[in-house]
Amino acid sequence: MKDVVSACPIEEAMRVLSGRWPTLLLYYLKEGPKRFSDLRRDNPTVSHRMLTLELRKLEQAGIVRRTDHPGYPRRVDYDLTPAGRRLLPLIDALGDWWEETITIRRTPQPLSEAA
Amino acid sequence: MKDVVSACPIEEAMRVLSGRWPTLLLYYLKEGPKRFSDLRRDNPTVSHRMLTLELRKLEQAGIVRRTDHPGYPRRVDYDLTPAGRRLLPLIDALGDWWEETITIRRTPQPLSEAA
DNA sequence: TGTAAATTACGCACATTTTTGTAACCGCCA
DNA sequence: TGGCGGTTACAAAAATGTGCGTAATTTACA
Repeated sequence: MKDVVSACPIEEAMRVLSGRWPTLLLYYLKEGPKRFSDLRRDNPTVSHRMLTLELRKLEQAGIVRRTDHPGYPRRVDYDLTPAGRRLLPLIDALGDWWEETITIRRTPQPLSEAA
Repeated sequence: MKDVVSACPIEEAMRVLSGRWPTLLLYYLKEGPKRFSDLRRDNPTVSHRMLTLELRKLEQAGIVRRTDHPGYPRRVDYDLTPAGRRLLPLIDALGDWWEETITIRRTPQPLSEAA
C-alpha cells in the first residue's frame, strides 16, 4: 500500500478498509473486546502475521483500540473506538446491499431504470 | 483474488469493492454514462489494463453495464446499473465517516464512550 | 531445588502468491 | 495514418503465508 496522498476521503477510507480482513475484524469486534487469539479462532484462515498487521492498521486509523494488560499470561485486547462503532452500520448496509443485488440477479427481471 | 466461496455477504461485497479503483470508478460514473477514454481521463493514474479489468469485474458483479454501440467511431460506454446506483449513498457515507474521524483525530479530545 | 514445558502475543526473515504495470499487438473504422 | 477499445505476454511490486525466536511467568515433574 503506497503512501499516496489523496484529497478524496473515499479513497482514504478504502485504503484502510480494502482487503479481506478489515471488515471481517470489525464484524467480530462488534461483539465486544476480543483478544488476539479470539480473533484467530473467529477467523481460522487469517495468519498471525496478517492479523497483527491488520490490527495495527486499524489501530492507526483510529478504528480499533489496543490494550496491553501487563502480567501473566500475557493479555492484549482489541475493541472498537467510537469511530469504529460508527462504521458498523455502514458495513451492515453494504452486506444488505449485496444480498439485495444477489436476489435481483437470481430473480430474472428486466433491468429497468429506477432513477 | 481466489475464488473462495463465502456465506458472508460483507465479504462478498468487499471482494468486488476492495482496492483503489472500484469506488473511484463508481464515483465518476455517478455523473452519467462514460466512455473508456473518459474514465482514463478522469483518473490518469489507472493503467489501461487495470481499467478494463476493473470494469469487467464491476460488470460481472452487476454494478456497471457495458454498452457497445456498433458503428462509425467505435463507442463503448459504461454506466451504473440500478444496483450500482443503490451503492452510491453507501460510498458517500463512507467518505463522510472518514472525514468525521479525521476531524476527531485533529481535535484533541478524550476518547469517550458513545455506546 | 532446579528445570523444562506451556501460554500469549507478537517480530523477523524468507518464500510464495497475487496484483498491477508495461509494452506490444489487434481489428475496426475514418 | 490515427484513435478507440481492447487482449496478451512478460516483469515489477505488493500482499500474504511459513516457520522460527522471544519475553515473562506459571505449572509439571523429578
